Parts: sequence; C-alpha cells; structure tokens
Amino acid sequence: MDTVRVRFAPSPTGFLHVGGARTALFNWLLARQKHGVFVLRIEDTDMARSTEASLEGILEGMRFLGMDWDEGPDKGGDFGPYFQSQRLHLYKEYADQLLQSERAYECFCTSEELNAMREEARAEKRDPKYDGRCRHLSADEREAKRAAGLTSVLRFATDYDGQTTVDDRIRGLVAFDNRQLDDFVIFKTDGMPTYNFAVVVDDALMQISHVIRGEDHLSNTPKQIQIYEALGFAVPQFAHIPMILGPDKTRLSKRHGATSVTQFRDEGYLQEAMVNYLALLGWGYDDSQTVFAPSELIEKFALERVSKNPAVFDLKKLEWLNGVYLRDLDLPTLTAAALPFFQRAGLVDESPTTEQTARVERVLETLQPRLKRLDEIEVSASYFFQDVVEYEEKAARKGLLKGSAQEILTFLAKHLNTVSTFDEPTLKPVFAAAMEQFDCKLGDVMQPVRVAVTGTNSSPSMYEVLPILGREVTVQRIQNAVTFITVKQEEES
RNA sequence: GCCCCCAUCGUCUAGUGGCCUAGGACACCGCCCUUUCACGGCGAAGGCAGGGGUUCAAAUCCCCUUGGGGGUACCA
Repeated sequence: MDTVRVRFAPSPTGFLHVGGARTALFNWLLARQKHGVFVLRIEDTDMARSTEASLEGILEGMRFLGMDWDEGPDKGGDFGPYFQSQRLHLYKEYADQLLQSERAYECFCTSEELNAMREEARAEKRDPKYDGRCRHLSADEREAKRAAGLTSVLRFATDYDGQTTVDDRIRGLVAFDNRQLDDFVIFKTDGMPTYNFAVVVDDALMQISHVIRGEDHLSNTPKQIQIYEALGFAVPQFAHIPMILGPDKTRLSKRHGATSVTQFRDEGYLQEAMVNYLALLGWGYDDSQTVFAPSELIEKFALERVSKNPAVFDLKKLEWLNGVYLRDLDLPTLTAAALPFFQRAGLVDESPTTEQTARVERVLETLQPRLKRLDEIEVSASYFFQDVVEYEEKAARKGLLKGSAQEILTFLAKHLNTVSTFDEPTLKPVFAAAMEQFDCKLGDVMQPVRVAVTGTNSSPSMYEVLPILGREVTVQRIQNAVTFITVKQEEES
C-alpha cells in the first residue's frame, strides 16, 4: 500500500481553535496509525489577515496536544517550502499551464462591476455567479485593457457539462451539477493564489494521499477536482469530517467562550484529556469505552467510524474527562503539572524551595480526588499557603455563628495545644473529647474547625488538612475564629 | 434564492433489517459511603423529528415534509 501522507493546513489568522485541532488530530492519528507522514502546511495567502503571532499560537497549540509533524515549519522536508507565501513560483507555473491549455483566463472586471453583476442576477432571481464575460476576450482586447492600465485576476475556465462527483470516505459519493459552479478566481490582483487553487497544487505536489478536513470544504471540492483534472493530477481521497457546534447549535466560535487550545491549557486541562475529548467529537469506538489514552486512539481510530453529523462541544464532559486523567496521575507528575498554577496564583515562589515543593505535593495528594481543572488550585489550595482573612458568608453562618461553635472551638484550641504530635491518631481523641463534652455529633465539631481553618465549608478531611497546616497555624486560626464570633455577637446585641 | 451535507436520550454516541422492551458516557435527580465538598458505588428519569412506502419483520432501506449545518468571495 502507498504511504499515507496527510496534512493539516491552518491559516495563521487566529489561534488554534477546537475545530482546527480536531481536524489536525484526525489527520495525525491516521498518519501515526499507518506509519505515514503528517505534514503541517501554513496557508498564509491572505496577506491582510495572516500574522506571525497567530503562527506561533498555532504551533504552540499543536505542541501542547502532542501532535508532532514530520514535515513543516521548523522541520523542513522534501516537499517544501511549507508556507504558501513561499510557493508562489509553483502556483505561477501551474497557472501558466492552465493558461496554455485555455483552462484559465485573465479577467479585468472591477469589483464594482462584479457587484453590479450579482445585484442584477439577484434582481432577476438568477444565481449570483460570475457570467464569464472575460472568458472569450480576444488577444487584442486583453492587450488593450492591459495597455489601459486595468488590473486583472486569473479565473478558472470551469467545465459546465455534466457532474463532478466527490468520492468521500465518510459521506460516500456526493454529486454536484457543474452548472452550479462558476469561473472562480484562482489568482488575485495582489499576486496571490486563492485557496481553491493553491490547495490543489500543494496537495498534489506534496503527494497528499488523504485530504481530511472540515465539512465546510465539501461544497468547494468539485471546483478543486476540476483543477486536479485540468492539471492532470491524481485526485486524493477525501474525508469531510463534521463541524463542531456550540451549545446553541451554531458553528463553534469565540462567542461560545474558550475555543483556543492554548486557553484550555492555561485553564488547567491536560493534554491527554483534551486529545481524548477532541477525538470523541465525531468519532466513537464501541458501546462501552469513552476513555482512550493517546496511544489507544492511534490504534483504534478509523475514518470509517467517523460520524456524519455535527457535534456540540460539551464543556462539562471535557471537565469530567480532565478529572479522570488528573486522578490518574502519579504524584510527581501531578506536581510538575500543577506547580505553574501554584506559582501563577502566588502561592509559591517562582523558584520554589524543596520544602515548598514537598508541601505542594502533600497538598495535591489531598486535593487530587476533587480536581477538575488545575486552575482551581488558586482557590481550593489557598488556605494551605495563606492566612484565612475572611470567611465565606454562608460558611460562617452555618459553621461558626450557630450552636455552640464558639465553645467547641475554644475547647479545641485549648486541648489541641497539649497533644504531642499532630496527626490523625493524636487528633482523634481530642475531637472525641469535644463530642462528649458538648454531647454532639462529629460534624458539629468538624464543621466549625473546617470553616475556621479554610474559610469555607468544603475541603478535604480535617485529618488531612490539619496535619499539613500544623499545630501552630491550626490553633491560631481557631482562636481567630473565636474572636470573629465574639465580635459578630457583639454587633448583634 | 440555488446547491450540498446531516437527523437515536439535554449532550457525545453504540446500533448497518430480526439479537432493541434501543446499549454506554457526560449532565440531571434519588440513595449509599461520609466530618463538609469531591471521589466511589447503586438506582431512576430521559431518545429513534413527522408522514408515507418496501418487507413476514425497520432506529436500520426508499420518498416527502420539517429542522439543523455548510457552501455560494480577489477568506481559508
């Protein structure tokens, strides 16, 4: 079998978004599974919108997801260059070939003319297509227009007879009537080729075997097939994968919140979780499995199993999956992944000491079962590193300003000061004593302590939290809470 | 407008004519575990868009309607 050569061809006009990443992923998975080649090609022919920053963002996103490319920027390869802006001579060459064979022609129409043409067509309820008026200009007429200083574009001389059929790996045979097409532009006045032309020249020259891309490209495929044929190129296999939608069922965009891959990384999503979730968007394996490690995806991915219908991006499921992967991490790995988030939150120094790192590790051990995103750390781990300066209103009301909380805390502050070590075996008797003394349930003594030391009413077990904080801090925070209660009570009366 | 694609629980999906009284996962709800919050366990609720065919038999095949998405650029 021939080598599988696939490509991801983003245009550097924004960040790598979820949709693009999913397209890249399907290409990458196929390449890796078939021991083929994954090409990254930058489609930067839109001079006005392409930026260097976007390119960097896209590469960063690709790296974050672990999708390495065999040919492309930073890598080179035998089919370069991999920036369309550097392949102009190639597009020129093939455009000339079309000119020679009269499958392309110069068009001198201005945009005003074109607009008028479309308006008129609409008014007469005809399709707003280019009418081919420059197609049969004589050599003399073209010369005259050039002499008059008119600029021109190159248009493809479309074949209007019959149908063009796309043989799609996912959708089967899709037929288009050629009369639907028009003589589309292949070279712009700015000297750049248009997408529909450049993509064909590149995919053919780069010997791409499978063109896997979003369904939004399906309707343009017949145009491209006509170019392949006019140029005598072999037509690759096509696979148009479904779109990704927002919760409102419209195409996913910034309006729907985070859609940039690097933003997800910054919010504390793991590479594996992200890749797993993206794979699930439009692909499924069987009736039982949803968690797939990257290596498993490479093994099990199949174009045949890609769904035909658009998928709604479900942040909740991504979060759940991220939690699954977070819980699966061993402590050193989790610590390495989470440290930047502690630093960003100002909980530890930029160059943490070994004691700090050890503490972070201990904290993570207790937090791990409830972690969904790493950026939650800023909130859920703060009390391990910083004083509790205020209590959540609800937590204070239910945990401190109720029942005998003040007496219980006073009792605890006194007795916790006497225990030798500070761990579950030594702590337990103290809480038991408090329960007996105040004739109450364990929760009645734990909740006040929890609020006192964390400021909230949700945290890991006190038997885990207290040893990490140590006796001094614990007792201090309990005393602070007692003072707080006293002040509140005075305010009341 | 015209063309193309699509249509199973709220969401992602399994299902390729009988195995379907339609399976799983997330979310939701309830219960258990429990010092809170999570985690975990158990359970409930929830779907074949509608209408016609074909067939002994249809979620599965065909047609229509409806709905959604995409294309129709000198964007990609």
